[in-house]
Amino acid sequence: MANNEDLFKKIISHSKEYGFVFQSSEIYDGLAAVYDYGQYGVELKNNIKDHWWKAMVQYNENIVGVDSAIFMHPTIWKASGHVDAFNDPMIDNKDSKKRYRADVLIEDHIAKIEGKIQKEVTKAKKRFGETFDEAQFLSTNPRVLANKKKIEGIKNRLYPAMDNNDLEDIKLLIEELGVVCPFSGSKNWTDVRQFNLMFSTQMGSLSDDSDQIYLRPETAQGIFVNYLNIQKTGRMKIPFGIAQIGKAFRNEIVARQFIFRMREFEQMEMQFFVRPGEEMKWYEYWKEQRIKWHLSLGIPESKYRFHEHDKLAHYANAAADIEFEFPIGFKEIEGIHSRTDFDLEAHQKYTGRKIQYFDPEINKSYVPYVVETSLGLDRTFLAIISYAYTEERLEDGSERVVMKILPALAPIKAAVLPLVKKDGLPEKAREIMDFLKFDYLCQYDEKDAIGRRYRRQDAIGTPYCITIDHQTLEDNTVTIRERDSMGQERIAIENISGIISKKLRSVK
RNA sequence: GCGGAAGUAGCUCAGUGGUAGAGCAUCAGCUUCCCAAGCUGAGGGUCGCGGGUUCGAACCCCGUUUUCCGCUCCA
Repeated sequence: MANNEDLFKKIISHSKEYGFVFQSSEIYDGLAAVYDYGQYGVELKNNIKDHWWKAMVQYNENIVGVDSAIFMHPTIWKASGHVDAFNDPMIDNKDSKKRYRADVLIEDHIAKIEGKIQKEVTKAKKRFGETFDEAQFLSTNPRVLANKKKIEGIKNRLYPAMDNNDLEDIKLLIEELGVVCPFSGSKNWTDVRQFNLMFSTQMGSLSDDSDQIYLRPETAQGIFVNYLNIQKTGRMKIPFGIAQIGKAFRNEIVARQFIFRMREFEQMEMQFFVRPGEEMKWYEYWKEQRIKWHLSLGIPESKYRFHEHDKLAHYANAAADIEFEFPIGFKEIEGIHSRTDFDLEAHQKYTGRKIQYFDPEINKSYVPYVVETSLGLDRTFLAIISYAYTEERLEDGSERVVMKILPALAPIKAAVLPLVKKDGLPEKAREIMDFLKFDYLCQYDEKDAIGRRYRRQDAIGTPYCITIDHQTLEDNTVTIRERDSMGQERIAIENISGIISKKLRSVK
């Protein structure tokens, strides 16, 4: 475990040192849980996106893409359940360090008082036996009435306070009631705080409540609200899917572990619309398809596992995660959820518009069911660099750090290196660079000994190095050096591009 | 969010009250060598930030911010 923590730190250092990932706003001391992608990071990230987009949109005739805006109508987040389900007042007990929903603490207190009333009833029942009239007892017994009044009073404070977001009064109420922490038994509470995981901002010049809009906490809703547009204009027939890559924002209470959990992150999502009743078939289908995609990244199966959810989110009737074994352990990288008709049904209700599909095969209209695949791009990035980071001891006793990134995903595909910086070798190398750069992202380097230049390319995961030597000037051949094996082959200049193309494809 | 630890050059770190350092990396030149660590030279740091104590603070104190670890939370 200590070793793995160490490895994780090394990966973070390497990411920074070689221009993959930087802390956001670093020269201003940084911004918590926000990161920037550097010159090589952005290439790798773009390659991952491209690889996913092809696998989803290009290779599946019934999946199309969309790019929806980050700003969306605020009511969408009411319909999706994000406003209500994740807008709770929280309070911490300073002694036990436990966090509670403040309203639940008060509700529990009410339940306690109700328990007292129930006790009185049980006692009275014993005393009066057959002749006991419960309704009369409840409406006349002074102790019961006092407790009822107490409950009434609490509710009259709690509910308006909840509605008005009056956090101070909720805190006051907890103090006045003498609510204690079930763990520590203490009344040492923090202030009540609202943890809404959605970021909000104002649209328009007036900043009253009606103008408040949110930064989307997931990209999925951008797909759902475009369902009708795309289904109609794309003449899509069920089953079909809509894919999207885009940023999402969550104001995480605890956001940590490098780019694993960020406040601003990127999702690659596909919502697949199916006939109700067939969702489990497609759920299984997409689980299989998605794990295949992960394996196509050149990472072995042992690094992945499925985790089926027991506790389902408010919208799902089946859900599984694909987990990857990061240096920090197995963690979720992708979710495959059967979302039922929850989202489309909700948008139908909130907009009053019919969001349905007429299925000519069964001659029926219905709200489609949805199977979602939702992949974290940043987590995929982290998985790839975690797996790729390799420290090797070579035969001569020296060490090298190699990023064994799948060549198709590597930031730089080839480096063009003149063996020495004289005898016309740089000029020849420039010539090669000038045509190769139209086919791939290449890098030219003539500084330092050839071995050192190879190591530099290893550190950023460049799969191929083209070396121009004295023989090149005689017969127009170069050597191509492969990153992982360090083996070299002599090939003709005119074949370089074709050979690299072939290599990039063959290892996919 | 709570508790603990840390923040000095791009990286890894030394320096514990008295003129900011090393190795590696970077850049220029020499060397021309197919797998780092040859030679010469150069650049780069308001010691995370702010305040305080002191004749004097990288060092002591307070606050703050960022990172890491544990707890907590996670659509």
